[in-house]
Amino acid sequence: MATPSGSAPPLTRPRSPRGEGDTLRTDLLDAAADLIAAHGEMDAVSLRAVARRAGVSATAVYRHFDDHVELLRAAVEHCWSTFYDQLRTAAAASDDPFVAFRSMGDAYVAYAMERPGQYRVLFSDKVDLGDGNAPGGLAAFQLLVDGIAAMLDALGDPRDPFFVAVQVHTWIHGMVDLCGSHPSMPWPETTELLDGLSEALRLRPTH
Amino acid sequence: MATPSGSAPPLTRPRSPRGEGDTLRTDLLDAAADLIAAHGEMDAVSLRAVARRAGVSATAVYRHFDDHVELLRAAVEHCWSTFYDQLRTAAAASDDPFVAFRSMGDAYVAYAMERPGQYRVLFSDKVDLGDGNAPGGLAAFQLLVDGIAAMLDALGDPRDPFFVAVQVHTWIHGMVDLCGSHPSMPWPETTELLDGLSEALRLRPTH
DNA sequence: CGAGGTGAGTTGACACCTGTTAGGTTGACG
DNA sequence: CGTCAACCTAACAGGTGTCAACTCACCTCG
Repeated sequence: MATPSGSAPPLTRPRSPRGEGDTLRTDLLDAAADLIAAHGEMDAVSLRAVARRAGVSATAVYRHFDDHVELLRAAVEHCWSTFYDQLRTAAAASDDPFVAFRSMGDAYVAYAMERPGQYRVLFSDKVDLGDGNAPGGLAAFQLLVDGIAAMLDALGDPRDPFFVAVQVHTWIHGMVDLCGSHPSMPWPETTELLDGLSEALRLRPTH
Repeated sequence: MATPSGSAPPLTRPRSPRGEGDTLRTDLLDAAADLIAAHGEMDAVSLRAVARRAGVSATAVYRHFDDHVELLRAAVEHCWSTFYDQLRTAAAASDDPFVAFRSMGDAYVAYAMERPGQYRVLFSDKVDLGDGNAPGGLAAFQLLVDGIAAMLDALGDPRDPFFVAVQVHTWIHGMVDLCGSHPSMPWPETTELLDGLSEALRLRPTH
């Protein structure tokens, strides 16, 4: 081992220069996101583990966050914002509401597949880090409601966009969460399931 | 405090008589199920916590389980079997496949609502306790496939029962998991969502 | 140029919790 | 009296969040 006696952490990472102490803050958030990605559970993201991964001593965290739970809260919001960005660019991919909807669905599934840990923490964890959890989540859901409203408008369909959005979201969430949690089951292809969703909910262009 | 110096656990629970050492085994499984229910995460179910809740010293666990993970595995299978029983009696509630189906849906949602912790661990946790996880889960899913096959039969519907069962299960799972994880959101009533599911998937009796 | 202040981070220690092992203790039965 | 099931105590090596006090390099001021 390189460490003296098997217990001291390496402490790589150079000290930030004078004015830029905030760079460690974002490094810690990235490190926390990595740990979330790796374990898919908030309990595994200990303060010390985050500091270790950032190459910094545990107490350095206290310079940037009051507390362990505030570190976690900031890390979760960090994940929400990257998810929101991904969904927003997908929503803006086309003027055709049906194409944009499908694009959002693909982006949603892609996020869940590529970052299962983050997805799990965002959508399927009690998180419970106090106050109004997940403003980023609400913003993302609003994107979905708007997209569905545009489709229903184009179809002359009188259904409530919010209710349909709940249907769509719960269904998609069930798909990715269940497939992700039980990968040994013989699941159908996700594209097939997404097609089935559009069809069952009658969210296809009239042709 | 009653404890000598604030640290020793009480150790209630009388010693089992000669032949009946297995009673502690089931007590430990119940205690583990309680902890799963309380925290909804497997990480919170430490060997010591289970022993504490059963009123027994930590090392007593080793008389009945090889290991911490084997304790957890047995506890999860314990939960699966109670879930399966609940679903099976619901499925047998009526000869009318449509009534039986709705009964199963209600039972599923009821289990998820009444025991959110267990539900979460069963359906939405990586668990990953080795080998073929959750034989109880497969049995329960088969109940759903059979019920749906009966309905499609009655409808003369040529769809694949397995595929429809996946659709139903993913959707219901998404509903209960999302509603359970984010209780502050203004969700519609679950009965309304269940009705929407039956309607969207055209699983209603012709009238 | 030297003195001091301060931002950025470190060491060391605390009290507590974890899984696991080794070696008791208790008490009923043969 | 001995045996043996059922359990216990003590201890280990490691992990955790958090506090108090320290270092070290840079920046400014006189």
